[in-house]
Amino acid sequence: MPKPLTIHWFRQDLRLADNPALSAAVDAGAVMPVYILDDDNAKNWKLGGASRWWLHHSLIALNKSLNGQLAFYCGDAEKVLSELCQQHNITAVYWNRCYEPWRIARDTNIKNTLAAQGISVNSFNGSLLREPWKTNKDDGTPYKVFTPFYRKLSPQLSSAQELIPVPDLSAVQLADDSLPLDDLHLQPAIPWYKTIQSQWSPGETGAYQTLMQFLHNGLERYKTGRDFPAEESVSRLSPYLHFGEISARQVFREASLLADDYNIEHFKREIIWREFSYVLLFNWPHIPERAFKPAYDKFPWRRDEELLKKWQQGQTGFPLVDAGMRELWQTGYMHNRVRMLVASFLVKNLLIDWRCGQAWFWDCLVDADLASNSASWQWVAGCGADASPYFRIFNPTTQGEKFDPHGEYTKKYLPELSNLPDKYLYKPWDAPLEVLEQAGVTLGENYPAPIVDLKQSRLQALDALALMKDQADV
DNA sequence: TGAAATGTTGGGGCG
DNA sequence: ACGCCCCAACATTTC
Repeated sequence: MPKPLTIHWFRQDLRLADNPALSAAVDAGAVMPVYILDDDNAKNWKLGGASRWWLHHSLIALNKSLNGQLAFYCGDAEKVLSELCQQHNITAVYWNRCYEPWRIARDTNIKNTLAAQGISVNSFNGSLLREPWKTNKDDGTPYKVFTPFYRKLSPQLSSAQELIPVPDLSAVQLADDSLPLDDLHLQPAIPWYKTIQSQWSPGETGAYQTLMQFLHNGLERYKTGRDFPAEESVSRLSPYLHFGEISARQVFREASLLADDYNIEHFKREIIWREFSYVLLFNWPHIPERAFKPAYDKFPWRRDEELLKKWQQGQTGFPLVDAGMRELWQTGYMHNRVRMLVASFLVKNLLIDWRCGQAWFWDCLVDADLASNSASWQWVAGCGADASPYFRIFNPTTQGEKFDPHGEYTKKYLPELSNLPDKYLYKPWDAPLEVLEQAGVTLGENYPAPIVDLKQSRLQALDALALMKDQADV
């Protein structure tokens, strides 16, 4: 008797190794692997431009490792799957769980619909170290503060889990009505991604290479080095993790195999921040849209398209902010230290709604992830769970002098400042005219004059935020 | 995973 | 020798 035909629905698990749903599907029968671009259900959170570019190449890589047997579809996933099942006499569908609110809602519906058709639906955890509903406090409520969450979870994860090997893919089948990948229109018409392209290799192979490169180079001084954007001490695994080209379990296990030290400990801590973000999104599914602390939703954010645009384009006149924003635009990525700075600047110095920043990141980041992006923006803005206090305002000058003292990072993205001496790099407005002249910098011409006064905007933010807090308390 | 304001200490110049 | 001032360096507090 021939094995029954099953579907593995690839979503944010674009890999073959350590893929529990795929392996289970292979065990159960001959597998048809499918990918569905479901913009219909994503509403406000359709994939951004940079993510689409990444996905396009990730799907090419995955299809290649499946010998071209991956089928592509567009549209409402429920409709696509339902039709596929009927056409091909599918008996079972497999997937790894996603946690975005719209996906949870959609997948619940799909499960019910398929079950009503007599099809078994099997979902797995392919993405997180722990399911978010299994990490609650002893009193049954979810953690809202990272440190206790970390203390609870970390010891439970210390014994490295066994990984699932790549399954036998000899019985994989291509669905006959697959669209060509190009029909998903993931590649933009205007090739703005040229510079992004040179930086990354999407796909499972690239993911593992990135991990190994990091474990054997960057990790040895991770804890301190991770704060210096010019250093290559961060993992750059975020886009691979987001698309599931590598699993958090794989990352955690490989790190655990190394001799334990404070660098590895700290790296694992960051992986657990990712888990924490998912806990927040799972339990407070409104965090992409509204503040965790409701008082912030009444804050009179400034609506100023002009200022927002200058921030987006890296034309604020604050070199480290501008370098970060241009890194984002050119590479689809930004170093974490600089993300905190540009976010603090947008929210606290420009007093622009954190959701504007969140949306820009969503569109520009190759690692755009609903949980991490929302939780992190709310953290910086001060309106999140376990958030940064409202009075913590980064100073772009001080941050530059501390974390990129010789401008190796900053000047890479701001070549027009390449001849400015260290002393004035982060405050060109204070530089004597002859220094500027000698460096070939004319403020307001080839580099912007600062768009706000740091001191005054800081005080204004402190006032306004303190007032909001008062009114919330009353 | 902040920065500025304020407080404290101690060395050196100077009358 | 001493008090005084200045200020850097560091610590603490406040936003």
